[in-house]
Amino acid sequence: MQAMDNSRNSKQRTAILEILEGTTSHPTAEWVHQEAIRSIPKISLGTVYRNLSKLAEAGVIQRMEIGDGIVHYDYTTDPHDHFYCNECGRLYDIPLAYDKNLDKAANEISFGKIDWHQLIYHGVCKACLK
Amino acid sequence: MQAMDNSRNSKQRTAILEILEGTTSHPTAEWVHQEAIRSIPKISLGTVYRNLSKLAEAGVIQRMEIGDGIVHYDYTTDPHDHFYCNECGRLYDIPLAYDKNLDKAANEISFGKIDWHQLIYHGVCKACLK
DNA sequence: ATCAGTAATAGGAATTATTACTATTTAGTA
DNA sequence: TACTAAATAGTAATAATTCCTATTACTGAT
Repeated sequence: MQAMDNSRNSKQRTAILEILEGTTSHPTAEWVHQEAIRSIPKISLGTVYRNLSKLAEAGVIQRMEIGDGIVHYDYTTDPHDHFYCNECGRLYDIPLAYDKNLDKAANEISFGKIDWHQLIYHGVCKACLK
Repeated sequence: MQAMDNSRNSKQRTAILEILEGTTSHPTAEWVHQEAIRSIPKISLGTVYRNLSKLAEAGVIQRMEIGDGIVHYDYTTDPHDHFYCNECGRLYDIPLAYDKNLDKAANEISFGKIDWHQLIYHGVCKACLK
């Protein structure tokens, strides 16, 4: 687990980060809060929001809007693509390599300085197809 | 302008669609409402929200969340990629061809049925670089 | 043209996600 | 162990969006 510099490490922040680290789903603040309550019953929702924001700003986790109107968070070191099922609303990591060539190609048309891209596939997942 | 089937075409809905058609920006409901007021002073914000939702559901326009916490809409016939400037928050259409091969490749790993993808490049736009 | 039925609207209330505020607690340091 | 800034809990406030209801306006069949 990667901690933040220039800040204290409260047990709340540690717990939040561990929760994110321990799931492959892309949880919302609400979900993280529910999980966190199990180990720290009095942890407040505001604390969860504040920490998720700070951790995202520090680059330790990633903030993402996927289309359902709620902010999701993802614990990642590497960039990767996602698959959103518009039947059940689940968001999956997708085992496809992040393609740096896309960024390179996009930079060549000189619209500005492109750092990275976000690629979300949309469709219906296996579980929902049956 | 492409209208909706199976529904009436009120002057409000027509105006909203024309506004979207007449801009290359990717407006929010609030912005569309401000514009619409110029021709229909008493148009309500709720009407704008309702119509934008319906039009998006019907596939006439596209609903998009780009990362700023507000829903944006885009009048498009063709799918295309976007460029988000995280300095000024502007969202640009980017002159790169939509790559159907990405969908094809993604379908091959059989995670489900993938219909399309959303590709947003992130960086700093030309205007903000200076 | 008139009428009935239904879709859409205006206006405002309600909901949901998120942020801000404040008194109190706590982690890190000397 | 005591100090101090950072973090927290709890709650109030805000912002975006949806819901509700009475009214209006199409539509199409008589």
